Amino acid sequence: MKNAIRELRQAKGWSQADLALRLDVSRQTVNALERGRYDPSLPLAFRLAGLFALPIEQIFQPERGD
Amino acid sequence: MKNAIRELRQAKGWSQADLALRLDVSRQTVNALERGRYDPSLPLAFRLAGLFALPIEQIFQPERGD
DNA sequence: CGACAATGTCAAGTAAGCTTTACAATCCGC
DNA sequence: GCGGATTGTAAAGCTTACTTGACATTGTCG
Repeated sequence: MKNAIRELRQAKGWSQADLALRLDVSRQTVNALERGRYDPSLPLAFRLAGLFALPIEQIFQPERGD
Repeated sequence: MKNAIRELRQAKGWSQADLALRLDVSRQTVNALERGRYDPSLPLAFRLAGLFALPIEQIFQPERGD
């Protein structure tokens, strides 16, 4: 699962810690998501979508075979 | 997190086992999702959206406070 | 009623998502 | 080059998302 979190975050001029605060997760979680270490839970995906005012499908793209 | 899985599944005339097969998860997982015992992973949410040809936001609705 | 499909549920196990703490590496402005 | 902010990473631990296997309950239809 690919995602555009880093790009969206940087477009807002936020640090990972800033984003973490707004999402109510740890900074390490934001870092792990951006680096693709794992996928967010569905509720967290919704929070991201809400924050960036984008549909989930526009932030996350299932990789082929998924 | 509320979801419309049961309604969508029944509209297709599928049993929980049928849907489980198509999603590549166990029947118990489909049952648990329909009964709201937990939320699906993001990849599984994408598979559901693909199957029913609907955006994720139309299948899942974050409850107030989420 | 009896059989069989569909659904609900429990227990025990594994894997994934997330936390805290802590420290190393990088980047930048002074 | 130093200091502070940002990012990367690791370990240990907890919770949630799944699994298989088994069994109880609830249809429904001859």
